[in-house]
Amino acid sequence: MTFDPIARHSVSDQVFGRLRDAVVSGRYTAEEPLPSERELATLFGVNRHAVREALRRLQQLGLVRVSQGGATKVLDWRSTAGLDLAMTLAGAQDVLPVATLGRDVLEMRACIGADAARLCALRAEPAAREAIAAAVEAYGKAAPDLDRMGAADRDLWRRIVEGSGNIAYLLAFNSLTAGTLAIGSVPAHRRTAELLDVTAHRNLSELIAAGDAPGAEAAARALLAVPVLDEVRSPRR
Amino acid sequence: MTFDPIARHSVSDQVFGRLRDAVVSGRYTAEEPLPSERELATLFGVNRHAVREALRRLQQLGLVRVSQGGATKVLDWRSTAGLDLAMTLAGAQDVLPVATLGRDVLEMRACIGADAARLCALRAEPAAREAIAAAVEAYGKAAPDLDRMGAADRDLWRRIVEGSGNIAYLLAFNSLTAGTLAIGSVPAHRRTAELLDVTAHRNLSELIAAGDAPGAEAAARALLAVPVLDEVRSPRR
DNA sequence: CGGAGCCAACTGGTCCAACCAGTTGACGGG
DNA sequence: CCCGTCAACTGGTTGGACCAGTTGGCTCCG
Repeated sequence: MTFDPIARHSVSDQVFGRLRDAVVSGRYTAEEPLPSERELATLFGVNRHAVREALRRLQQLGLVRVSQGGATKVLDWRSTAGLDLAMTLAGAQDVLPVATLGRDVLEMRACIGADAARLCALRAEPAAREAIAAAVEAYGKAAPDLDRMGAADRDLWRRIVEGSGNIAYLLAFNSLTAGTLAIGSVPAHRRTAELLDVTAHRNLSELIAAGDAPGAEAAARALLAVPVLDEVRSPRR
Repeated sequence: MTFDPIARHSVSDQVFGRLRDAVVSGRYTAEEPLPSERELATLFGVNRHAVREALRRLQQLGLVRVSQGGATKVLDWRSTAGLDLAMTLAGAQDVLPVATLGRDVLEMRACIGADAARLCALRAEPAAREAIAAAVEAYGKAAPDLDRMGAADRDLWRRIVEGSGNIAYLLAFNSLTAGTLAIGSVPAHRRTAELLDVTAHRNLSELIAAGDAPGAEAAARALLAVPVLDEVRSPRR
């Protein structure tokens, strides 16, 4: 039995979480004004600065638009929020009016992973290719411990994405893997088959090392293919 | 001649920008502590609260890790920052130690656009398909005004991504198009050929309407292909 | 001399209170 | 009826005080 560190949420973190959930869940319609900072402060029973810090974060996520003198307006997050919004929605899936987020993340992972493998085979430096080979090696040695294999798998993919030389892919990879959401929280059994396939991973690494771009792309696509059998749903639904 | 609204940056915005540039440009190494909030406040000549708001935003971007009692540490943004970081790097490309960001964004756009078109052809609702057809229509009517065509093009792609039913793609699309960076700031001549190809757009729309997933994917991929001739560079380099 | 414990001096977190600076809308005079 | 004025909002900024957790040196005991 291991103990996870106790999560300590500061006041402004909690305010942020509440407001984020309220906005994402659709409690406010687009362009609807949020209560004033002073009002929110009294409602939550906290200081106005805490509310302000939370609002700044919401603003940066693209959930609200604040303007001096005028009220803070709620935005339509479907058209203004960035991918990092998914990062912050860790345990808040109850609120999200979207049941397919898990599947969506897997689809995006497959799409980007395949193209990253292609680009990596195309233009990775020799050092990067060696790093990938080493990562595959470590991955093989981690078997059959699923936790360690998962970590090694993430590490391997990170190196592939790095090897692609595409910063946007790298940042998107971070967005997808960060947060408890994303790949980590996907039911383990769905990824078991993928994780146990050491041979396929080794094959992918060799294709990249050989510079076979189409082959690497195909191998990555096969490895990351999203199962279509059961829907991915929040466990608490 | 049109006048753009004057950008008014609040104090905490400017502090945020300075600190973000400092971190992203590599002035601090990973795990290196940032000056204390009080120190930064005196350095910038602003109140501590403004510094705090800026730091919270940096924290959310994944650029720093703050912990009560301990110093605020700088993180390695290449492994912790999300895709939204690209959004905020609008005019700050001078600082970024990455010359390929423009190309990278285009590559990612092509990758996601193609898969979104595929999924859209696969599972979009009839209403969504009609919306796409209407968007193509509006796009055709916007010719030959490049600005209007660009806007109509973005609108069309938004509807395609929406039709794919993949929230992650939608958020990533927002991240890629938001900010002055991204597609908007790519030198116009690189996109002219793509924008003028009304026939290809119409073709893509029809493939989606017909539910031809492989065809739609191929058409989208051809339309969004990244030219390999010249490197995309920041204009000021 | 080595180690355990304490404590001062940091760090960030929160609060209060006041004032500045824009926006909005109602109200009154032309 | 229109237009300027102005009060009553909104967010933006400041100063200062105190709470809370971390860190590292320093003392004291073994």
